[in-house]
Amino acid sequence: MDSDLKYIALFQDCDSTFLNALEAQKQRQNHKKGKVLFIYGDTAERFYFIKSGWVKLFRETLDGAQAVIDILPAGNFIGDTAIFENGVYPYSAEVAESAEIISLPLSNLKKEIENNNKLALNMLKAVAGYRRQLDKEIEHRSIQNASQRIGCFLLRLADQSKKNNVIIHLPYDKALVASRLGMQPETFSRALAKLREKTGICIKGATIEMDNLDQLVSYSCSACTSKFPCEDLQAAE
Amino acid sequence: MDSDLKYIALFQDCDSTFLNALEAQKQRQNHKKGKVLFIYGDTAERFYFIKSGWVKLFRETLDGAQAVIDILPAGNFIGDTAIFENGVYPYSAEVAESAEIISLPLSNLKKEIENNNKLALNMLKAVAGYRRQLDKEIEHRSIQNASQRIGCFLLRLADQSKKNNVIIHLPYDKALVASRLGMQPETFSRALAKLREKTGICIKGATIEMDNLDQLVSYSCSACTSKFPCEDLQAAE
DNA sequence: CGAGGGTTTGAAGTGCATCAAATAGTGTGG
DNA sequence: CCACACTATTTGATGCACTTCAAACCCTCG
Repeated sequence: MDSDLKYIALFQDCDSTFLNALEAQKQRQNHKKGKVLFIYGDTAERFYFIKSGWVKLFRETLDGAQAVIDILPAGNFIGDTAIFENGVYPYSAEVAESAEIISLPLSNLKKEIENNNKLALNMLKAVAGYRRQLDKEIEHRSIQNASQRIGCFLLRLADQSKKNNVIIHLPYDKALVASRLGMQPETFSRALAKLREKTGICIKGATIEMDNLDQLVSYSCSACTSKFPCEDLQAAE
Repeated sequence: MDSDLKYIALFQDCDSTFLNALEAQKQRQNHKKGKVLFIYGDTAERFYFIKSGWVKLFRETLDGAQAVIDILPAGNFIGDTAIFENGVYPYSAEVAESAEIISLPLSNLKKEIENNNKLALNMLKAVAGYRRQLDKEIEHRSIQNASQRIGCFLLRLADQSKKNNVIIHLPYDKALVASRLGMQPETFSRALAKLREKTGICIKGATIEMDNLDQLVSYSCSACTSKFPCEDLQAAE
């Protein structure tokens, strides 16, 4: 089975009765860039799982300005929290980079979390993690400048196993990266050039070579409240 | 009983065994402005409930810059999500305006949510709401200017039952409001003056009279993705 | 009344946005 | 495989919003 629900972390502790019912209602689709999954304020019937690709979450003002909330990679759920929002999607979602999307009925999820405590806890853990990610985002936008935010973004793309000669590829358009980081495309372009001057990274189109991560870390992470491999908080001993 | 746990929304569906155990471990304290409840990264033994007053959540960089995450009023829990952060507080907390704080052991909560589905769901709902609040915050900071953010803040303070002659009192220092809104105190002062010019509000120290809410709404909410009484999302019919 | 913190005002600087135009990159049909 | 059209990205010039540093003012409270 190419997309078995039981391998998804959220459903780890669900029994087969639930999973089979869900499976029966599952839809799997390949979407190209630009495909709108749902619109802010729509009545939410289904929620989505990103199997591959990237999805942009955003909202728009009346005069067309767009606020990008996040751009999510594979492994994330979208629209699941509509359960707690009067059954209405709290943002719009659009495919940012060709994606394989699984859609599932919200009603099943809603019913199941009311009975399956393990599922509720898994979801609680996921939402708590997401909340933390967002409050970090607020922090970044208030104390890091444009170049530092880009550096931080690159560091998060680079899996921190290697220290040197890390090569990464921007996962989506530079203009989208810019909006993800809360800046204009022009600012992104200039700030990336500034980052190159400051840290010696090498930019070839969407490919970026980072010879010396330490330099990037000391430039970007100095204006941040957590130390470098910043993903997980460890208990102080 | 002056501070009965069973009247707190989160514990609505908890049985008395749990509540009594919790009650036995409860501590109630009156703290003055400036009192630090806990520090980012500390091992989390207890979580806190704000019975009255205001509490500032923040983190600091090595060079002393402070990122204010939020400033919470009565009715909120603090530090509860440390459960999902390896038992470590994900932010520091300091009393912003004299507060009555109840502290409770995290271990009890942790154990109980693993068995009590209703409690887990209540908590899930709260965290999901909080997440939504944060993503709105990101939106505000990216598309509203300083004056509009202040206007939005004032509107949220004013309970929207009345349309005219609303009088509010800033709940904490202007400098703190500024940091809550992601700006400098000087910018706050100037932006508030600009807001007065644009909307005809009347400012006397920390007291603000708003004769005509509509004017404030049309000034502030035009650069926002949700319509005015913006707290709750309603299902489209 | 005077000390000290909170708040406002002034002057100057900085970073990012904006508008406009040039350049690079990508896909298409001939 | 090349020329064209179209989009993505960069570069330039300028403006504005917010910050910064400094000083004045105000308010409260001993």
